[in-house]
Amino acid sequence: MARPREFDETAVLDAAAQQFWMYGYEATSVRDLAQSMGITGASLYNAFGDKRSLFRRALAHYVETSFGDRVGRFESSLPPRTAIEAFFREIIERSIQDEDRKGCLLVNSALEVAPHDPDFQATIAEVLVKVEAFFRRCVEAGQRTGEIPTTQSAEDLARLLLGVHLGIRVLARTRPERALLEGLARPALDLLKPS
Amino acid sequence: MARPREFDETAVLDAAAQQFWMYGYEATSVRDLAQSMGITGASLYNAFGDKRSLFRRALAHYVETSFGDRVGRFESSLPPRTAIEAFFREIIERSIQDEDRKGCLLVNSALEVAPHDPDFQATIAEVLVKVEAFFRRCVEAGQRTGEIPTTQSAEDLARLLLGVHLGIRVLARTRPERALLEGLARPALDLLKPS
DNA sequence: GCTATTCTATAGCAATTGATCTAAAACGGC
DNA sequence: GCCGTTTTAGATCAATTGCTATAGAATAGC
Repeated sequence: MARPREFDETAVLDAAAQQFWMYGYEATSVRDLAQSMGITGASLYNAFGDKRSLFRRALAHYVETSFGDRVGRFESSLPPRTAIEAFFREIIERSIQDEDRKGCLLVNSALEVAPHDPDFQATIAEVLVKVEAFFRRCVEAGQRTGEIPTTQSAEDLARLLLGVHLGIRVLARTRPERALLEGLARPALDLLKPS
Repeated sequence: MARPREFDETAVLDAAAQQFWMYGYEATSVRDLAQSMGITGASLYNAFGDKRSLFRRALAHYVETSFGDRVGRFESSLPPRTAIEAFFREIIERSIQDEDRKGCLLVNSALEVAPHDPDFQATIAEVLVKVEAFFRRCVEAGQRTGEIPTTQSAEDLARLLLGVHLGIRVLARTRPERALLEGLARPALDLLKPS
């Protein structure tokens, strides 16, 4: 029918997410985006509508390839408690190696975008519920097999792990010190071990 | 010598902090600031230099009246573990009652401003160290009197509490639900009780 | 009352913002 | 090869950004 698009949508979404991730929503200009995506402003607006819509797409893309992928890799192939430990180990490792201190786009957005935008608020809250649900499934499975104690409810333990996870993401942007992040996670992870 | 200033510096800093707190650094314009502070743009620049310097002052003012005040009230008058519990109770209570979901200006700034600005990075990291130190003093005091178990080191427990605190601040901006925030803190606080 | 100094107010600066318009280029179906 | 559609590219829009210049108002010291 007509001229086909010249760019790969996944690739340009990746580039857009990278920009938003690095500088935040407000501080990223449409020109920055277009340049890093390798397309012109007109093409950007043509393909994605406006800056907000592009951000929505980029965030969804990020969540899928970041959190979704991680859960997929760990939950199916590791014992529950090990999956949780692997989850935290990977996040801490990446946080320390990330020289740009970008943190996590989802967490960054939860603070910068969500509070002012009911639409993003719902979207981001949904993902955080999914993170919590992942922890909860692991804890419940571990409690059933007996490798995680039942002293605390699975509900509260999942909430704690969610909170510790968010805390790590915040600290990683200002104090990405291995001893700090690992020391932070240690007491929480020890809570999952049989006494 | 000359004409004296017509505004109260503390009052206008309060107003400025409120704006930055509500909308973040980037999304707050100098005009917004001037209007909410009740002064003109020229006066603002005359008195505070530029937007960045004003933000620095407003943030320092916020930390002093917010975190500093809280620590002062609790640490001197309460037993160590009770002080920690009171600290979390107050933060959770304020988070739930805050209809604007402003969260904490320091934490917001740790994600929005610190990563791109070495100067703020150092300042904010310093405050986070002070929060950690407050928790650590409490834990160590509690461990000496025996009201807090020594199963985990005071160092790690303080780190955990710092992380849980930051996690609450993040969650409060997107999911300010009492059951979630209290459930998050519960296992961490229980870790401080003698078994 | 005068002067020197510092405040305030208005207007305006250049630069950047998100977004659009026009026109040329590229493709698929016939 | 041609037509209709959709992509591109570059220029440009009005609005807003952080900031400043200029002028007038108010005060303390003499």
